[in-house]
Amino acid sequence: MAATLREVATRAGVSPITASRALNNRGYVSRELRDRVLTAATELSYVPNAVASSLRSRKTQLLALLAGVINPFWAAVARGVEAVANESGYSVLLCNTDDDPVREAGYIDQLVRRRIDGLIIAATNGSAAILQALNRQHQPFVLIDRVVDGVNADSVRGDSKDAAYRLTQHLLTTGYKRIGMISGAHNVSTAQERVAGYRAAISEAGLEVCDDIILYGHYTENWGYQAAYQLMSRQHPPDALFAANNYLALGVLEALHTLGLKVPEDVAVVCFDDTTNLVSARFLTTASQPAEEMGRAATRLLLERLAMPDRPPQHMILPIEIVVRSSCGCGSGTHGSV
Amino acid sequence: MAATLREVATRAGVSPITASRALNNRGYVSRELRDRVLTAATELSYVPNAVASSLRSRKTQLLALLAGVINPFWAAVARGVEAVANESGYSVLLCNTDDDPVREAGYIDQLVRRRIDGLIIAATNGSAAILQALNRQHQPFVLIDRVVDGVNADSVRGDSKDAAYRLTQHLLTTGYKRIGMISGAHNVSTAQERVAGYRAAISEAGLEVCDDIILYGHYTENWGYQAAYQLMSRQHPPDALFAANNYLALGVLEALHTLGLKVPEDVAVVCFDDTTNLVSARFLTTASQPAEEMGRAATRLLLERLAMPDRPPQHMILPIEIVVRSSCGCGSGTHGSV
DNA sequence: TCCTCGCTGGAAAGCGTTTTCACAATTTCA
DNA sequence: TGAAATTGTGAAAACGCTTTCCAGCGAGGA
Repeated sequence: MAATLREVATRAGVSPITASRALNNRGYVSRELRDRVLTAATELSYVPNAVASSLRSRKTQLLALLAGVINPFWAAVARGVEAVANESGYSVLLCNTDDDPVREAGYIDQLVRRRIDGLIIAATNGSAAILQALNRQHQPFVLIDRVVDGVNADSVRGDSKDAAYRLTQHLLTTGYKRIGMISGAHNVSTAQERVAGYRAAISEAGLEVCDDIILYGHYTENWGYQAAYQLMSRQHPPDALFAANNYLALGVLEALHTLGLKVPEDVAVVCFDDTTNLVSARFLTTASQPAEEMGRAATRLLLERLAMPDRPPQHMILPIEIVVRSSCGCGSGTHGSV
Repeated sequence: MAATLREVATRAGVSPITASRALNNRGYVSRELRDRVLTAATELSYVPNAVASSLRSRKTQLLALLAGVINPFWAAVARGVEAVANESGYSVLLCNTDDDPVREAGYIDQLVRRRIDGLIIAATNGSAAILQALNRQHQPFVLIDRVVDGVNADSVRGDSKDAAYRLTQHLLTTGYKRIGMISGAHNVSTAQERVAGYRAAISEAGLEVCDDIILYGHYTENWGYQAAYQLMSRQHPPDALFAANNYLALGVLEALHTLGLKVPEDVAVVCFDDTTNLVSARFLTTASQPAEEMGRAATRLLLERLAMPDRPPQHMILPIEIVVRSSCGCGSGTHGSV
């Protein structure tokens, strides 16, 4: 049971090094010896010991994605990460941080002890210190979706500001004048950028930005519900709502349902992130982020970083597509795409 | 950078073994030496190398959960697994198999190479051979949610048959007579058990089981849509639908919406798995599985297996709660619980 | 007094690979 | 034709930790 490389080598009548080279298809091994080794390995049902290999080679061939993984958006990101990683012989650990800095720190500690080759992190606010420590330890990592102030690292994210700008512009063009903004936390970069795009579009249209209909909270369904309920219960409610994330949008829809308001007749709704796998939200006009491509890009960046530790940090900003459906009440059909 | 245990020991003026004992809180070390070691470790910002540790101790302190992780049910299971594992000093790898046997086999191979201590597997149909191979290699694993024919291993699952029986009984008691059953794949044990419970309830009520309104497919939204659409388009459509899984239920609801049918006025709907985090499905009467507890139980079983490799396999069957809401049209309120 | 026994510590030997380093034999190139 | 590059193999060491074995010491019991 559990044959070792040495045993395989002995059986094949070669040295362990030759056996290693044959099995890993690396270095020079004659066809004959290679075959002998492979046969011996099969006969002994040899399973290479990745732990020993990692110890000696100082490489674990292991990457990790730290994010709030249980969410359609992150699921797609994870798919992209795995695809690229597997192509290059890496495995991926999925770590669900629930956007909790404590969980995040715990995972990072674990992973560093295990000598993981690289990390892809959707950083929670306030984890700057941990990330800086990673930099000091020369532990390669890539930021995804969100950037963190004071942390110098490769990053991949969607062009939130531009997409928010265009989404808002679309609402304004369609005729809405008072657009409520339901955003995430102040100190999450995507929340800031989406509000910035929203503001830019309104200002540019010659309208005034009402700060009191911009609500910051968290990217949760619950906050979406509360914020929408509150906004729509005011004396002068908005005629449109901008949910800065898909889960917020679900909460918004539920609040509107509770209040007996119809979309888009009573109020228009647009949001960020794709919602096609959320049945109740399929009619939403949305800024659809290229989630899988973000995962792919981040992984490529990480692999490049492993190969070139001293390269200056790269920052990728991917374009976001606006998908117009019926929730914005514009005339362009229920399933068009701009 | 990257201080080793040996360096810590030298700085503390002790042998590496003593340093190891001090850091791991194991064996006899005097208070004084322990403090010296801990101080030295801090000063050198020592990070233990788990790879080296694993190689020598032949333990990785690593478990994995293989399942279609991207789903509220499995997310809850994963939470339970992580909780118990972390308590005992284990980390957990989440592996999303998409219920694809090929992906599953790939992951298992990877994990065994990495000398993972134990696996928790939601086996896809037809992976019996792989699991038997694991048994031959003495690789500990636990089956979760589903059992597999011909595989002898610890297992944890919900009492699907009983819950399906009670759910069906509830519909019959409420007055429905013709209940369409939309199930998963034939060779998935949960699908079989849920149909069995459904049959039992109908027979016991003195009614005849109509095989032509029992539809097998897959646990996907898409199949739920197709099956419901087909059933409700017949000349004598059912007056109630039983979706054997939460994703099926989403598809069912969408099909009914497309057909312009209202729940429960036109047709009642019940389903398996909790749906509270799926906005459009919160009113469904459902058999709510104790997902997190399943994860906890499976992990406990796995840890016990690691400690007692020769213990005969244990099989746990957890009770499932029926949560009555409004989709079954019974009088007991919209949010009651039985 | 002798002998166990609980405590404290170290020396040496690996765990199973891969990384040097070394050495031939063969081929390629100017 | 000689030198350099390419191809093919192995010996020995090393990766960083823990296991195993052993030894000293004081206390308590026979």
